[in-house]
Amino acid sequence: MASGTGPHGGGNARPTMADIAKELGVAKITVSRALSSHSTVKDSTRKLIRETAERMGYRLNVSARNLRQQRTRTIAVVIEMAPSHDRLMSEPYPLSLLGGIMQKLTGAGQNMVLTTIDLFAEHPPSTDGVILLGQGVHDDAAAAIEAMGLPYVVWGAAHGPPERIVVGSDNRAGGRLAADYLLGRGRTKLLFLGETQHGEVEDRLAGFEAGLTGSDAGIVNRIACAFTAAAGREAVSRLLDQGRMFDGIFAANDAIAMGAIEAVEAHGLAVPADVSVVGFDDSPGASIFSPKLSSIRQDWPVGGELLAQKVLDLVAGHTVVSRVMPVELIIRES
Amino acid sequence: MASGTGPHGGGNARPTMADIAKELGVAKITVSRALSSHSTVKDSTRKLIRETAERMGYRLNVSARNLRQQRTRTIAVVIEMAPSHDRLMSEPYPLSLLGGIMQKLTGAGQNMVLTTIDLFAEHPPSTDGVILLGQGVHDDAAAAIEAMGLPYVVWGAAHGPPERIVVGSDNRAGGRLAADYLLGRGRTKLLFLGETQHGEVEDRLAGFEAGLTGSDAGIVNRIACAFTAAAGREAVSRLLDQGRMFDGIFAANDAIAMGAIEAVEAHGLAVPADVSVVGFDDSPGASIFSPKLSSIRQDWPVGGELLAQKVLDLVAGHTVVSRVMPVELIIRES
DNA sequence: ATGAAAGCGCTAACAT
DNA sequence: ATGTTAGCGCTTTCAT
Repeated sequence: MASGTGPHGGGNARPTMADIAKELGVAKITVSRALSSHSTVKDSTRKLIRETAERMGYRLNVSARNLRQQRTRTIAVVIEMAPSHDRLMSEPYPLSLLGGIMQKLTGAGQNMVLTTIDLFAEHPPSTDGVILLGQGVHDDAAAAIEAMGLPYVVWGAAHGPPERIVVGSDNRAGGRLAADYLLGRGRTKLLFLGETQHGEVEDRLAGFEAGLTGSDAGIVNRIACAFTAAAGREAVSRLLDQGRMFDGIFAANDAIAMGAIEAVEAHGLAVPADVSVVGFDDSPGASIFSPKLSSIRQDWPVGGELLAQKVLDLVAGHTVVSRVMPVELIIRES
Repeated sequence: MASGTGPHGGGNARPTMADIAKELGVAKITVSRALSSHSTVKDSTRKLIRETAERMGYRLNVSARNLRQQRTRTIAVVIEMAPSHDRLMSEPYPLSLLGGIMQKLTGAGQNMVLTTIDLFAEHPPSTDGVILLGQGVHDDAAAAIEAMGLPYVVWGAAHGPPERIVVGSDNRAGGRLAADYLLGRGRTKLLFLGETQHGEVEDRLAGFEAGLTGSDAGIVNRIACAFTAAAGREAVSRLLDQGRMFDGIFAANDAIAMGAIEAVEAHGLAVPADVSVVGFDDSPGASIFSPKLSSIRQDWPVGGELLAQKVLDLVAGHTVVSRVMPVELIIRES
């Protein structure tokens, strides 16, 4: 290992701007200016300095610059816990949300540090702002971030203090669309599957209920249920074992919906013949599941871009407002 | 906006250790020691300093500490491009690989900055080491990282210089397992779908070919094909339109396999009755696709943990070796 | 167009 | 158990 210029560092200490300056007999500030193409530096000196820096293997010390400039060009993305394999596609927030954030940040020359709420509190990275994905039960996470005094924005439901900047989908409208879908199929005994401690799910249920008022349909059961296929399967299985009947299901996400469908079929019922099911997110699996899943689509990439844009605006000192994004009913077979 | 303690900072400049020290009439090094629970500080002073820091709203300036300590407790994870929505589950590398990395880094108190190769080169973040996901065509990415002189490890195939630390699955063995699977079903006219410019795919094909030698089966077509369902669908569709026949497919990942199956069925053939198909990755969609997809499983989370552990070991100056991880054939319906 | 001085906020090293 | 000094590497400010 570490033979010559292996995968490790060079071995010798890195040269600094002072080293380059000494080598060339100029002031280190001139080196700084030449390398950052900042001020008026004679073309010939700039060229000379750049070549010398290259030859000596110079690398900018980012920590030093960050300290001097009092900014880091870095935004923290805080998730509530590490994504794990058994949560299908890492629900509730998929990679495409991260992708949207990343695309916008990258385009603005900003780095993105991905961290959990615990790590962020314990070993805070150096960042100019924070994007928080999900506000946690009882607002814990948002409160913790708020306490750090950094500009921040949140993905989720707008249940917090009004000055908090939130980007999220119109979950109430999504719930209403789900109600329309099931009502349109003549379903009357409905099941809601989802954890309403989760603000977004709470809104979905509220919209769902609102969409049912005035109809002859009603919710026969509300089951708290994690964002996984296993949880959906188990919840529905238990109900059917107890002889409870229903003919429509609104699941808080697609994974739950898939699990629910499996349980329904395992009990000898058919989807959509006996039970109609609508999920949420229109995740990649929805269109390849059998039956193809009807779902409420959220536009994750755009949501991510909005989050990134807004936190950058906050960092720049601009005025920023919250944003509710439209959702869309995708009708398939279920 | 910015009214009182809104989502923005406090307003006034942040207090520093010097401010706390002045307030209490102690030296700032004592404040430093008290807050980092480092050296021997009297319990009463520690308590006093902590309370004062809390009261004054003190936050550690991480850039300053990073500069002073010459380390950042941060590892960069470099991906070749931003994840996008049309690449199903963001192939070729899924979130669960990131999850494994994150879990290990988080546990070690390290932050993780996620970046693309371009951004990393243009605005290097301050990091102690690098995890590179994929080596890029012609090793471009690995070479760029190498030039930065930071400790780094790579996910992928071990096709680079021998001193490079690589963690990856045993793609050759995976290819052999795929051959076994198709041979065991009596298939003889085989199709390979995948981009062999990609080192891992190259190994999968090599193993596949090795597994076929001595049998009466052979590869009738090798189609270069991106890691998407659309690419798989199009490739197979074109072949069938041309009247080319085959009875077995090995696809470089599951998305390709699903697209291929859709094309096969669209042409009036059945899977697995007429054509057997085996994919790679055992991605979450494989088990919900219809027919359920047989696939070669990689253990992404463990791979991620290994990558993180190895880069941390490198940073710590320890000796580190490459690692090839076993793969497993998951037999389902296809 | 270039330079000199100063200092960002923190902690290692060496006192006391 | 606490303090003094110095300096990490860079860029801002004010000369020249």
